[in-house]
Amino acid sequence: MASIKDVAAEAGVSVATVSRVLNDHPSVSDDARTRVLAAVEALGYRPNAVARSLRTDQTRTLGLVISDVLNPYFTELARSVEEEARALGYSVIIGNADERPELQDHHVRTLLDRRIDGLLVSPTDGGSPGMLDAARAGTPMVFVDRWIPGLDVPVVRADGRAAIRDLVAHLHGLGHRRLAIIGGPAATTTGSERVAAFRDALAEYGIPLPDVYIGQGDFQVESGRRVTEGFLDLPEPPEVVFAADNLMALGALDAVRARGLRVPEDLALAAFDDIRWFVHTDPPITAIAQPTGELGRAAVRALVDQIEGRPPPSVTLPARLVVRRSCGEPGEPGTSSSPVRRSQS
Amino acid sequence: MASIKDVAAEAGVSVATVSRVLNDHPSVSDDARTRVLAAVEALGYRPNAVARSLRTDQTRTLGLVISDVLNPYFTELARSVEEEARALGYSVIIGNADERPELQDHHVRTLLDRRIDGLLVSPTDGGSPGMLDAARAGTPMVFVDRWIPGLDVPVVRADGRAAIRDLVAHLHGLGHRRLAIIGGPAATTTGSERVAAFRDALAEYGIPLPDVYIGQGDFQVESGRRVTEGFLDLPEPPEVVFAADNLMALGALDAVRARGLRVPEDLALAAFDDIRWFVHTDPPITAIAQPTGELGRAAVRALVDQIEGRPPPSVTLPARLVVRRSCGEPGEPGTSSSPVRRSQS
DNA sequence: ATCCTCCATGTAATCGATTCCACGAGGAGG
DNA sequence: CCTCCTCGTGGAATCGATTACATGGAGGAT
Repeated sequence: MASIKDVAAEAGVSVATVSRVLNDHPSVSDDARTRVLAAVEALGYRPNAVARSLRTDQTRTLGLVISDVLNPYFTELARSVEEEARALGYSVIIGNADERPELQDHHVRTLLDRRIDGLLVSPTDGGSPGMLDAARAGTPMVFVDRWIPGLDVPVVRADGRAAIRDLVAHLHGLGHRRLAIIGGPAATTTGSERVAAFRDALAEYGIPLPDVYIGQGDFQVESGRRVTEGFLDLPEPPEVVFAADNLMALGALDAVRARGLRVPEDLALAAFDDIRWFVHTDPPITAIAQPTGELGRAAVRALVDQIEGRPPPSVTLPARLVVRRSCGEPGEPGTSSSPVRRSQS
Repeated sequence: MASIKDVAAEAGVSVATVSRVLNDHPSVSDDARTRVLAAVEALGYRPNAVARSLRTDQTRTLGLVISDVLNPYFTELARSVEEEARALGYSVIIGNADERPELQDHHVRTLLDRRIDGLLVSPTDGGSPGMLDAARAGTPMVFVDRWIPGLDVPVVRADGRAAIRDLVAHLHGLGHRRLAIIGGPAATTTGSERVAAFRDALAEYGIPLPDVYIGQGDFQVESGRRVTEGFLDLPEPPEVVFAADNLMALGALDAVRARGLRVPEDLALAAFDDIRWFVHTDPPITAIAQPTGELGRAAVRALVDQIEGRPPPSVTLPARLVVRRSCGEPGEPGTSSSPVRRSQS
């Protein structure tokens, strides 16, 4: 592969001049410029990004460490991150942690070894050693979606509290009184926060959230299934299950179907994270939608601000409730096909 | 950030010795080794991958250019690729082409500039200039899923022909005679091949595939919807629609629902590419499953073979039919709720 | 005791860029 | 006509690693 030396030889100038042309430095004669450009064309020369990075100490690359690529929420996030980064002249390298702390650490370390300019993380656990070191060492870093309390790192996320209040209002309006939640891992902020917000919202209606109605999931389909089965086995099962992410909601749906029960008649269902597939399930699932694309873009902007020496903002965007049919129909008494359960509340 | 020089100084040896310890070269005294290791530990030293790559002319990085990250098929592929690559000591950089040739070209170019060791591509179009150049220049390269005919590049893919024959047999057995297909872009191999295989399979039953039953999609949800609406508007609409990818199948499902029709009673539906969500739709969708994970792993192995100088194999794995309920029930006359259409065949 | 071999180590070149510094030519001003 | 500036250019250092080659000392064979 042709190097800058070959171009210099071909154009009959020094490597310094070639470099100047390539970085359009002002003091280059038109004559030299055209000869260099011709040589570049003739040789099909492309600058070696590795060499350039070594010299300039910047890679124009961002690292993105997400918790689970198979989760549509994160792939959408990844897409918007790449898009915005590209617009700002950066590339993105994605690391998939698969919700496993040691894999997260592997990726953080690998990315740092490659001397990425900045790191975008949605931390899987309470903070792996590698990540904490990086944060303390001053590596430009921004948390997206989830974060680690106590670190001086900007956070870009959605605030779901208002939307959760709306959801509870919606559920209460439909007559539901026994509400359960499938939470995420306690080590993640999104895992614990959503449960707290749900409890607070219920409290406003004087509805308690007993421990048996708090399921412990791990943001994966299987855990949603398992927890829901537990709920259904309860002497007094809940009327509604609210899953703290979309995959667990699908697991819940599956568990309900497996018993030959129906949503929403036998058990209503709602989810955090709206994804396009929820429109196509039966019934369409009521969900809380995050402004995922905007989140990704804001995170990139914050990170690039930090990299380029501007003060990076923390950003919190509102999530919003999207009502579909999985909790019952608003107009009619809705859950009319199972009047027994409903009437007792 | 500490460099190898700092480590050398701290340990009281030369940089050469440090490098030898790090690459566990045999001739280093135990004494020197322990001192170096201690210094590495004390300084939190991590080798600079950029500098190493420049010197060794290898990055131990693979590029993966896929057509659409939002398509679950490709995210699953990406996951298995990263997994296998990691096992073999390589990292992966993903480029999302979003089914746009110019974006594909951008990513190929960027990846090549970074001097990745090899390229895994699922080409969006007939081959962008950058990719063709790379292939001809001898960059280690492997095509996954889709490929470009006429290039001497190994291809790792699934052969769906047998599965499509099974599907047609299944449909024929259920009494369906008017079968339509939503194909992908003609520029992609998977776009045209699946249509051809479908036509061949139909021919075995003496069933023609008229042009009006061949829809032109682009592997996106919206095109599935559009084409299906066209089918439904036909004077004699098909009894079955076979979508050449999962997103178009969802679009089709959507179009059917929007008219208040039912699957499979009013229109049966099948898809190429099985994804986990198909189990959760109503009805669960009959699909042709590719061995996606195995495909990704085989592709990585072929690419690494090529990189490390071994002859890379082309691999073709069989796809298989997964029967669910979207085409009617096997046991009963199945589509009994619309006996009219069925009886006329 | 002498010589050869082998091992541990250091010196320095190298990868492909960027960039500081020096230098010569040419124009402007005195 | 001399001086000073500006401009275009090239030489060479540099980034952080790897590695060929040189060197010196220890130990074994004769």
